[in-house]
Amino acid sequence: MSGGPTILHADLDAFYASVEQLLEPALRGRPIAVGGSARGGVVLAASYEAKAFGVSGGMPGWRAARVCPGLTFVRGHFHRYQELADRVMDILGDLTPAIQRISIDEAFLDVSGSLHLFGPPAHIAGILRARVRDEVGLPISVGAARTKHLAKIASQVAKPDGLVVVEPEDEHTFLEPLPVGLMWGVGPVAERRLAAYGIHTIGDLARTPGSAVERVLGHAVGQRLSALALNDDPRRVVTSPRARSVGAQSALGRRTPSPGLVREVLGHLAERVASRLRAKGRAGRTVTVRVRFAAMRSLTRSVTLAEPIATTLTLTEVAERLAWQAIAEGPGGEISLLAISVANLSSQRVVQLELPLTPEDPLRPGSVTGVARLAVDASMDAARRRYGRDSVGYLPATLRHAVGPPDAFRELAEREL
DNA sequence: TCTGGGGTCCTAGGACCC
DNA sequence: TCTGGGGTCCTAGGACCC
Repeated sequence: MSGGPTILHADLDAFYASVEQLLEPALRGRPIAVGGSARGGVVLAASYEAKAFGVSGGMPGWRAARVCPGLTFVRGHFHRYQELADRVMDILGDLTPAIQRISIDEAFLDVSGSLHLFGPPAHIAGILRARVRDEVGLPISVGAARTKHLAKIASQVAKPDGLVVVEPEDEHTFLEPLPVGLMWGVGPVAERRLAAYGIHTIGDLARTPGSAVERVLGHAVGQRLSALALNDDPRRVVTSPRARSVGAQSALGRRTPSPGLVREVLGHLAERVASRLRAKGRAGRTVTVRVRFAAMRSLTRSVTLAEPIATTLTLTEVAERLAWQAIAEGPGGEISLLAISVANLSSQRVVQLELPLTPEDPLRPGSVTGVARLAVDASMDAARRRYGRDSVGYLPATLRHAVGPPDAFRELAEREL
């Protein structure tokens, strides 16, 4: 281990929006929003010109149009995002093999083993930024420091299109005046709670006894944040672990929960989730369904099965039972979202799924029903591989394209199983 | 004019076991 | 007789991140 700022955090600036401006020069220098429209939907990403007006990701389109009158809404080129981000990651991989990709557009790098090849961290960061700009055409900000937490904060401070290197002797002065909201793990709720105690900066937090912070934020969060504020961050750069859950959800607008609607939507979601599981040879025991009602109030219901499942129809049936439980116990009225998640994952060889156990129970993966269902799934998976994801499915064609953002966007957010 | 979709981790109570 | 304590799993909810 080196004592220098050998951890880099590289973060593409306003990634989706920057890609759109790269692809369409007429959009450069202008406030744009990817996704949504002035009439509805949500903004997925905003260019820096739009952010200057207060537009941000997750904001409803109508509000974005109001705060930024000159805003241009563009449809996303979702397949290009993955391709361009992968090219950036390849460049990072040329600088060190020790990369931890956090999401489509950001990654940690440990360059301690690359110093003899490329020079000091600041120089490596310079190479990184220049290559991404020259070879891909995108702006990327980099923070370099001795720990991941510091590097991540440094990259946020460096934005847009900048580089901040925190030398070990400057760490305290660097952290002291920054707002607590910049820390990883401090969201709106924690920020508000801390503010109520007069804690606004990371320096304030560092001066507050750990026991007091734990009382305000709870044991785990308080302990972690206290340590980070005191600049104690032992985390290493590691290759990303396997996913612990797989899920899918669909916003519905406002719909009366009829049996037909619930079955159709859950069938669609179950198919997305189960086919991803099967593609990776995984299965899960715990099924969770979330139902959102009016006013964003939601209920979850879950069940843990005796055996892991990865079959579309079985998952649909389990999810239906849970959804009706939640609907029955909810506030009544219309529903606005359905979600399925499968956790407690294990690796599942197909041959195990086909072992006959108790033929009468379709929840048993090896049952006669289970084998038949697995065969149906296998042929659907094959057709999908050949003809594309939308070529076959349980969902009626009338509903398939009616709700939500394009599937290409969903795929971007999927984690490696 | 009303809010997307993919995840991780923590807490707290209860069941159950030894 | 009237009661300990630890560990693990399950369920529901919630904060947070990209």
